[in-house]
Amino acid sequence: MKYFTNACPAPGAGLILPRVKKSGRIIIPRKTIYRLSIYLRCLARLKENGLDTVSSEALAKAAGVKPTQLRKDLACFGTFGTRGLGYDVTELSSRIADELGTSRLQPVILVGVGNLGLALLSYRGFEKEGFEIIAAFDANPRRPRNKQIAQPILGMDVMPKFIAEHGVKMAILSVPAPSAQEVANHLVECGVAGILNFAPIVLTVPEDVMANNVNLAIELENLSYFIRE
Amino acid sequence: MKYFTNACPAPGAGLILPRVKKSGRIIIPRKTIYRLSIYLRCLARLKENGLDTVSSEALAKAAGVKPTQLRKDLACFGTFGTRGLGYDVTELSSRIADELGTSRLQPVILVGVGNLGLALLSYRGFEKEGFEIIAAFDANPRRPRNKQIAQPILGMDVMPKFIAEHGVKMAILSVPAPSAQEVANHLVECGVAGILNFAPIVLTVPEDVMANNVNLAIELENLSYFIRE
DNA sequence: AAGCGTTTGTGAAATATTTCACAATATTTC
DNA sequence: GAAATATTGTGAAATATTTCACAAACGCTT
Repeated sequence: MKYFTNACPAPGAGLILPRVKKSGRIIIPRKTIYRLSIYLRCLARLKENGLDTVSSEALAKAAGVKPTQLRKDLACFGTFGTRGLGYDVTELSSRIADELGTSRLQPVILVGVGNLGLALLSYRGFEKEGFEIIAAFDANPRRPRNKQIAQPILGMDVMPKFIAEHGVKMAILSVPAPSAQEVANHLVECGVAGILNFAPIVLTVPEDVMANNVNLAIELENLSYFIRE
Repeated sequence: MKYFTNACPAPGAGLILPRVKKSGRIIIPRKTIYRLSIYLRCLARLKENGLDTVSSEALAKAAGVKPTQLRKDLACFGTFGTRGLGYDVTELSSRIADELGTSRLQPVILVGVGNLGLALLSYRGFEKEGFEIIAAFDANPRRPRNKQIAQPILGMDVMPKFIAEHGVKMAILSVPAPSAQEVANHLVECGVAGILNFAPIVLTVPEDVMANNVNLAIELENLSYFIRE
């Protein structure tokens, strides 16, 4: 049986991989964390289809990896399978969700309400995944006409207060490249610990802050390399 | 000097890494390809700032990697530096662009004009990176009110003809998850060789087709893991 | 044109990740 | 309840990637 697929995760996930250092906890490789998210989504689909248990072979196939890799990934934080049978779908889901820290709803803010920022605001895909964009900020906070945006769009000046009051730990950064580093610094000062960066620059952040980059142009460029004949 | 940064590339980039098999050409690791894209963007910024030459140390710092890694990456496809001086910014840019296949403009189509698809259509960031979304397709191709979309929005039925006529090799897939695999199959049949998939499922595609995934929820989930205290 | 200071390019070492192979252990069948 | 079947968990091997260390090569200065 072949498990090969050309599918690969989103763009940035493989570039710079600082070691995962969690004081007192077992180190889980960065790539494993990404795969855990994928397993979680596959498990959700299996549950919808009424399956109670799943083997590593079946789940691995759904996730596009090899069964041994799946088992090694899970071994990083416990053993929950039943030999001869497989994994309990519900139990495995909740253990992975616990491990990822997504078992509770995370408030997220968005900074930079331009073209892309606006699109992300109106995108409803986050909610059912445990995240909610609760507000947006922009240097020029005018509400766009003709758009059904549920979230308030606020000025940058009220951002520190808002972050503190709502305990915001994660931000989506969709400002233009030239101001991205400056805004990121501002976010870090306010206590934000995770930044999802859409600006096409390499952010420099303190060691205890995590910045993930999503760069659509780089994704396309990557494709264009592989499709050359 | 420290080069450490928590910045990392977009989500999917590191999960499943099939070996790069290019008949007759030297194998370049997938991660190297991603970094080449980053170097290219850093070089563009350096050129804007009027620099003619750059050392591996300076460029690596800008890209958030170590100098040795940058040199090893470049060594995959030639030697262009001048010892004691560094690299010629313009020459290195064009060599990398050649290698990535972005020296010429690539026509791209978008399939699935929902919330996210619409956002990507109105996003102007691709053009200056060598890509142009020349048309969009949707099962229900109505033109959105109140939106300045330059591209035609066409029905799925005319897609095969369009792809053939315009020599389209790359597609952005932003349809809902349940229909993503089916549409992907359709694209592959039409001759599309590279798919940038925004649907939250693992696409199965033939070996000679490349599918890169961008999953914003997974990116957020990844952040949430690292910011747990 | 010789010497000095810099910076590349690269073999080798170190590290990380994936895959293999199989023992251990459960379920199912008869 | 014993045998057959299935599937996990994991040490070890294989593979891949990153980093080191340094020789080679160039520009610049005098």
